[in-house]
Amino acid sequence: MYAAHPLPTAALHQRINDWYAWHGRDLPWRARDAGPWGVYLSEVMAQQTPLSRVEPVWREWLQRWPTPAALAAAAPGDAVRAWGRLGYPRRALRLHEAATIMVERHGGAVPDTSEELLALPGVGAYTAAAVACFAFGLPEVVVDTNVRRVLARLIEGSAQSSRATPSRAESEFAARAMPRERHTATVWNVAVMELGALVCVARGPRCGQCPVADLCAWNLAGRPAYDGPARRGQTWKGTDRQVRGELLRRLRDRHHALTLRELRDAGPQDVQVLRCLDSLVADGLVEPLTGGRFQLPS
DNA sequence: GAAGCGTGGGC
DNA sequence: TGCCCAAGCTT
Repeated sequence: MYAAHPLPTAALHQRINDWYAWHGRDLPWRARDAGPWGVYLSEVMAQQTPLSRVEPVWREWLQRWPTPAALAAAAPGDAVRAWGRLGYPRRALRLHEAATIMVERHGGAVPDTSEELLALPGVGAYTAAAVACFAFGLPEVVVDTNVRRVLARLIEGSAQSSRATPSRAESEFAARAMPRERHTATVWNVAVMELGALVCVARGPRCGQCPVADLCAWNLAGRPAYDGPARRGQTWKGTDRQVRGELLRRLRDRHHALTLRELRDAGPQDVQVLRCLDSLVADGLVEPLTGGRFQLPS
């Protein structure tokens, strides 16, 4: 994949970066005063979560816990509760763990290299690169779902939007596709993401507004439909996922420990509710108390 | 590499 | 209405 395709030229870099200068959103974590901690929080919250839902929670967290030390001093259950309905609540727990590590090993600061960032819980290749780039101005290779889709269409001419982890070929191509100059490269990272988020969207791309539509291999090929293997949709109704969500919702909404009797209606079958409760305890999202009661971790 | 992990909006 | 999708990570 990508091997036979030409790299973006400096002119193409310029067009996308210029488009971003005009059309990029003023997201709060893009403000100069957001700081590395603000950027870090935003990147974790945005994992698999629409930004419109992230923004209010991000403001709340930053006001309540303006530094890693402030979050580390809180109970993990407070983080889980303040996470609200963002989804994947293990992220809240990992943010709390990461804040603790920042205090213990990094002087209370967000580490400023992708290697150290990658070592934090809940931080993978994307988040490490994004924080290094957006918080510290390092020209890391940022590859998220938007970047993958834009490059696949623009360069390769394919409609593929696989949900798997980026392949080695994709990451290597993304690296070669970046501008060489450092500042241009850091803008490019956010600009391509933004293009994917606003124009080159998964369904119903707005090619009429795209600054590089005339160069886009996919557009020039007539925007062929995806023809790869079918992607497996996530099942939801009746899954452990749903029941875990219902259990946590109950524990978030009530500010005291709950009994099994109060939790059993989280799912249709007691055996499933118990299994999910066990898995939540194993994940550290729920704390069992004596007397068969449960609460968010203290 | 695949599967599991939340939640809700849009088409 | 149901399905797809959203700044992924971990096991």
